[in-house]
Amino acid sequence: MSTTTKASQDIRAAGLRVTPARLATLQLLRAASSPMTHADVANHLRSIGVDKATAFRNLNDMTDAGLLRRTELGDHVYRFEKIGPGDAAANSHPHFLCTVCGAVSCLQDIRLTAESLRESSKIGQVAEILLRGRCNDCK
Amino acid sequence: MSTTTKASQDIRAAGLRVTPARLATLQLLRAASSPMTHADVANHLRSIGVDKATAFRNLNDMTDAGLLRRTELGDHVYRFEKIGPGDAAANSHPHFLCTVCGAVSCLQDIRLTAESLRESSKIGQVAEILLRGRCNDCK
DNA sequence: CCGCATTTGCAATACGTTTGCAAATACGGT
DNA sequence: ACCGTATTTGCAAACGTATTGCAAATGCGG
Repeated sequence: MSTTTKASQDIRAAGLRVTPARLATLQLLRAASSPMTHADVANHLRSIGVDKATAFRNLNDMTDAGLLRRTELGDHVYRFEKIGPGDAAANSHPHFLCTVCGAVSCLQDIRLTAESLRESSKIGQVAEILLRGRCNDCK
Repeated sequence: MSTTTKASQDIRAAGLRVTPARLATLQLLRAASSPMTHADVANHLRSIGVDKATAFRNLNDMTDAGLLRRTELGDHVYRFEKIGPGDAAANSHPHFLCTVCGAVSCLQDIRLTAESLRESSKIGQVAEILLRGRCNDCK
């Protein structure tokens, strides 16, 4: 089955109508290796005549529908990423944001030390971990 | 020495003029137990006739001068906190943001497992750690 | 107390995000 | 294949946070 057909089915299964803008959005993000900002997405979709408001609505709608995840990496812009086959809709993975160039990396295996986990559980239940710093390309 | 005198001296030593707005800002943040948003600060200072633009400028200026630290916790609002006596100006500590109520906690002892550190160093040098989740008051 | 550079208030602006509304469109039913 | 209707779109305007221009006010070294 083509990725387009798969995307169509997934959109429909999520309870949303299949429109060119949604199809393009989902395929774009499924092809991306790291989260994309709304500006990134809107920019790509402008070539097929999609308005930025529509891009925003679709990103948010598809997030609500469980097709995407919206991440906030502390630079005052929302980013969106596909929810991978293995991911539960609710479970995020850690991200690394380079505060110099803005590059975003998805991490899989980041964990806190047992002691830190205990310490942080006094505060609450950790759902998300974000690391910021300087990436290896910005030395 | 009073905290007011201390604050005055610190502001002057940082190369900034001592104004009522700056004095109030620094004392407010030094009395706070967790980072405050610009809106929080501006709100407190409005009672003494300080404009929000002035509040912003002072927060940023005092951050540049090394008196405060500006943190971004991923909710699209800047927060400011005092730089404690023990803190190096550059070194931040981890924060926990409750995504339900917005409460912010400062953490001291959070560390990554050795393996995670190794993994993240492939990406870059981690300068800041941010945890998000649900705090114990929002069960 | 003077003079001047810094700081302030106010209004206007920038930017990311959201919303109102009428026109366009997807799609289940026929 | 077509209709009817609820959903979705485009456009513009509104929103909230953060920033800036500029003239008036003020801190502070002399």
